[in-house]
Amino acid sequence: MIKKNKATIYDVAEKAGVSRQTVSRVLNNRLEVSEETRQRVKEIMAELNFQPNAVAQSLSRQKSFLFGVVTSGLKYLGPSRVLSGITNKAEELGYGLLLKEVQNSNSANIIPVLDWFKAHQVDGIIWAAPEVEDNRQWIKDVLPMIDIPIIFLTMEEEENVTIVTTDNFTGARVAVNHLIQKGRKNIAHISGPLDWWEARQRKMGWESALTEAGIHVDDRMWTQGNWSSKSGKTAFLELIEKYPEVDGIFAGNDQMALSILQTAPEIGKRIPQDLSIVGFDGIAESEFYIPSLSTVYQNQDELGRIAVTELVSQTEMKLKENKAVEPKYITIQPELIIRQSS
Amino acid sequence: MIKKNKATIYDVAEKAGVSRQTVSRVLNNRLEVSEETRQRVKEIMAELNFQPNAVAQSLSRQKSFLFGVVTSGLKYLGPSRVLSGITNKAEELGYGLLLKEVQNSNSANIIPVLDWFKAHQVDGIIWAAPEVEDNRQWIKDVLPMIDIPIIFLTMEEEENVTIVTTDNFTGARVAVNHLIQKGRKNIAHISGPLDWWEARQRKMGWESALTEAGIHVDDRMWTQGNWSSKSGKTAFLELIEKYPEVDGIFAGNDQMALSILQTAPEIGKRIPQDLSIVGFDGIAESEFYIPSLSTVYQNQDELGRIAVTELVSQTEMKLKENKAVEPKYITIQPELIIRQSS
DNA sequence: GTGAAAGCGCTAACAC
DNA sequence: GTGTTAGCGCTTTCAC
Repeated sequence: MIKKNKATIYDVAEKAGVSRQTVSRVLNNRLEVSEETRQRVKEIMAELNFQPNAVAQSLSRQKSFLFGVVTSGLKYLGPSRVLSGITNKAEELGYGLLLKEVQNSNSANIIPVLDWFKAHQVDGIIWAAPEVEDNRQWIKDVLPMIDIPIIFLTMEEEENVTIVTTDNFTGARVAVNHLIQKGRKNIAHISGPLDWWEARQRKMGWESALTEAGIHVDDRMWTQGNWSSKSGKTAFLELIEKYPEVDGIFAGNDQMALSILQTAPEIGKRIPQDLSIVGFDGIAESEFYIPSLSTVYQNQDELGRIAVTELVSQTEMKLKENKAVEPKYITIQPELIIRQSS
Repeated sequence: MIKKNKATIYDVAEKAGVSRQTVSRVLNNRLEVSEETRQRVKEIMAELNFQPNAVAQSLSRQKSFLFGVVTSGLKYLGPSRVLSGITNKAEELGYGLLLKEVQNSNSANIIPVLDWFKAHQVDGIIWAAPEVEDNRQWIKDVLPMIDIPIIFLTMEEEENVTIVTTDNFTGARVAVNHLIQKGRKNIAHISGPLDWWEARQRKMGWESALTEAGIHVDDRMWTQGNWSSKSGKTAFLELIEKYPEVDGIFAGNDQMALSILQTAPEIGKRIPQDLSIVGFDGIAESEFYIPSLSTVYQNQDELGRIAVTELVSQTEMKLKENKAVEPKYITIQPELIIRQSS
């Protein structure tokens, strides 16, 4: 229960006629307390509405049961789904979360975030901000200097670093192969911003699938958006201009695919007859687009949950055996959902 | 900079040949330190990569510069936009965030969350989980017992409680009046789940506007969804069944509106000729639906930002003058965006 | 201007 | 089983 005037372990000890240590033992469910004493202390605790002070515990234990989470672009669907998975799994496993959102992750604004987490004694860090630009560099620079376990999400494999990510490359290949199977001959791509690793992976998957099918890839066949529907529209119009024979598009995400569905009929292209579309992400709404959108579903909730599970095992490993866990590269396979747009 | 072996205030003091107090003074930018000493201490700090331990500071100061944030349904767009506003403004004002996501907020799982926040010495709490069911009751029960400032989001006005919310009622009225002006005679509503306060407000706004226009409202004229597109489709089909003469729909949110846009043509209703649609929320994608969706835009980012601003002012008020701020009911007006669907 | 002492609330290590 | 003694790292009196 919540109370204004906070009782401390000291008050409980005094009222129960035991030492503070004994109270602490009861608090931590240690065995070496007689059942009788334990009961009495517990009663007094209830009576005084005693609540242990977590800050004092953290300081004393040198362990906070808190993880730091770095996110970015929370106003978009993807990052928040990941965060949702993180919050749920962390709750399950008894950890709290300290949250920071960063705008863009260049080394300059990363250091303060890590320092802040460290000052707050977090037991581990989940880096859930996407890899953009020079991410790689700071990892190499900074990581060796920090002694807190970190898990990275959505990032290229890297030595000595644990990473959890969707397999964007394979996901893209599956999408494009599907279009090929549907008999499409001129399959274009509208990529996300290419300073994002995910965007690059999906583009590479598209290229890979085409090349494998003996189709030559050149720069007429793709344009770049910034994930938003608005940018998708612009990118689509640009694409049509320079690659008019296009009859299939693999879009970097569902939002950009959406604007293709809207714009194509306006310029006389029927979907899927004249133009087949496949998106990426598998957001819930994509089923209700017109026509319903084929897409590559990635389970971002699961991504977050795995990250937490992994982090917990790393922190406990570190605590118990005082040895680091060997880093892992964990990959989740996305899943093609075929609907009317292809 | 991040370093493994953490230097303490004690190490700095020793190396600088001063007392720990003096180091603490430099740390807190107190004036009563000679410029010379200050410089020397600062140099040593840099040299040792000294980073103050925030946990120790919190314990000692009895102030953490941390806010607790309770959210719900993070995997949906609305809550994460609000959270985004919160993170950004908190960062700006120098506060960190402790995040908890709750599934549903009945008294049973609320108390532990509040207790947890309190144990962690948060300076204030933002309750960003929507009002569902018996929310009201626990507020009355629990609030008087807690001495930490709390701001609630999206909730009915309540004595002695500070609340920040979109004016859902007025927003709904504006939407429905727009449909009336467009000459629609049979304006229906697909509501969100009515245990949500927001859903009730929007439904009441719809009723109010119709009643004011002299149109009788009865139960044939509305059905209920659960915010998802899928539920919107079901609710729409049900509505068409019992209210076939419908020629305008105000949907409880954009996702549910989306599935109407998809389903209506399938049953021979053209939009907007036979059926005008207005949604609620104004999500970015709604502009790219087919046809583009008229909607009531609410600025959820701003909602979060205001909540933080308000909370900071309350905590500082409490600290300095030791008197509570008078509670406010802050309302943000949403904005009608007219597009092709109406 | 600077330092010594006490304390924030709790836990770990060692006694008995 | 239980208590004593030291801290965890920092800030806040109150001296000087």
